[in-house]
Amino acid sequence: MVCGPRGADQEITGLSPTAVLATQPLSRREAGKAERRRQIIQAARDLIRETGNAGLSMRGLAARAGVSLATPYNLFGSKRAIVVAVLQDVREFQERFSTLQAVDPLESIFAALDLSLQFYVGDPAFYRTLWSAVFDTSDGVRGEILNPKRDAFWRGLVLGAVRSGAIASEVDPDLLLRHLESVLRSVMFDWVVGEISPARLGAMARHGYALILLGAAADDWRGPLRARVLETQASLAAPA
Amino acid sequence: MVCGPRGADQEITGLSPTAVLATQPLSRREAGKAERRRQIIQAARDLIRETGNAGLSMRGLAARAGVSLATPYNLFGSKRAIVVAVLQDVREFQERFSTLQAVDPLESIFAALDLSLQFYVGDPAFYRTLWSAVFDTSDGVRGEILNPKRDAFWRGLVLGAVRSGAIASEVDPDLLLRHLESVLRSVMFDWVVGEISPARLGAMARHGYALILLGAAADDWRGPLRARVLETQASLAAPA
DNA sequence: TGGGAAGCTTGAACACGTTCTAAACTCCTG
DNA sequence: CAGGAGTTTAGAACGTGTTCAAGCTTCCCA
Repeated sequence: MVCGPRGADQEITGLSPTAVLATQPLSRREAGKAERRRQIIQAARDLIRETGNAGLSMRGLAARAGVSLATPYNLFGSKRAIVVAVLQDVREFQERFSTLQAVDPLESIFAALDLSLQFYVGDPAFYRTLWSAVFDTSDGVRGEILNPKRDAFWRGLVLGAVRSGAIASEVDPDLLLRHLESVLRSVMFDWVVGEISPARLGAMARHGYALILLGAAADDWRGPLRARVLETQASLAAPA
Repeated sequence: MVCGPRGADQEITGLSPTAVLATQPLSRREAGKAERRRQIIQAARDLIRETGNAGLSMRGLAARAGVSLATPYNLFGSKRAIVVAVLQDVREFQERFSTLQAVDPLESIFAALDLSLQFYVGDPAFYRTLWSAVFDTSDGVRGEILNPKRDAFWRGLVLGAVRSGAIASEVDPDLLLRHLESVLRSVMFDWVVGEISPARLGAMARHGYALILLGAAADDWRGPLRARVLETQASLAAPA
């Protein structure tokens, strides 16, 4: 059996600290706990930024956060849970994404993809560590790995494409979304293990998105998608 | 820097022991080494089969293989490299796959997919451990994770589909293959972390394959593929 | 056929994630 | 304010993957 934190607060495990703070009265004891949680996440983020995953030891983290070694285990349960908490706490996406507006519903999917990838490769040391945690299979800390708001955003994009008639109505949008995500995951995995350059990463992801969307597209929209497949294919052909 | 084994035999690292044995003269020292390598892989396979990854400790493995703790590190470099070696050593695929022959080139791709999945879910304790190693990002042991023969087999299937005209000639077969593999990887990942039942696993993979192939298909072949997409979609609709 | 040199094995050791115990501390309740 | 419940703390300890210095075995060349 995989165990969560040992305290009495399992129900809020994994929520970002601000979300906890937002939920009202919060006895003084709980407030102290939330504060410690915040310190730990903060220290973890700093350590990852400075040294990557290699420099993130539980002893060092505890020292940096000003708590004892056992405390992070009481509050989060495991090292991985802490990294996941850091991942969930990244909410800059929301702001960036809110500014993107495209007339073409398919265009906005590709724009969001580009934005995401720019985000990740723009801070490699940081996001390599975070994505490594995503691919970690060692324990059962999985629920809500990716920001729920972020998921909702993507789902909105796909549903928009369906509504606009770009995607055939017979295709299940959630399955389509899932396959798109699997392309992203796959590409990010290659990036994490260093098997793909940032340049190819973008082209590869776009190619996969275009191919899957082409499979799901309504007839009228197949032309531009096919063009996009060929275009990304060409950009991938140059460097062997 | 990630280091491989420290000995002078980096060039044969990762090759299966039988492949090493096949390369002739083999001084007495090399023979002993190959023998030890074989014993270690054998012991690892047995331990994984008996207890899963949890029971596979380096000390236990060394004891079982009748060598000292440091020896596996000298011969393989890391624990992960040993699991990868076990993975490469599984060559039953070849035999099973050689028996599959379908007239329809797309049909044979789906048949191969089913065969693969049956293989994995048929021995969950074993293959969950092995696939976990595939998703492990902790070190740089990556080259040729999957059996090269297996890759060649899949590539042959895709190229066959292209030659037969089922796949549009403008689509790059290698990119197509890669996206198909990313669907498989993604689905296997969900299986490893326990987020998908064996039943849904197959349907999900087929759906992804069908969608991608539909995107890449020549016009004449889009009908049956679209039917397959809808069919797998229906089978996924039942259990929420 | 010896002797030097390489390479391998070995047991000890390190750093890590994680858990445990007991003591100290902090907060809530009456 | 007193008591008691709930948490953090320090410290030690366990098992893990991995590495190191030292000794032993095997090879190769004179």
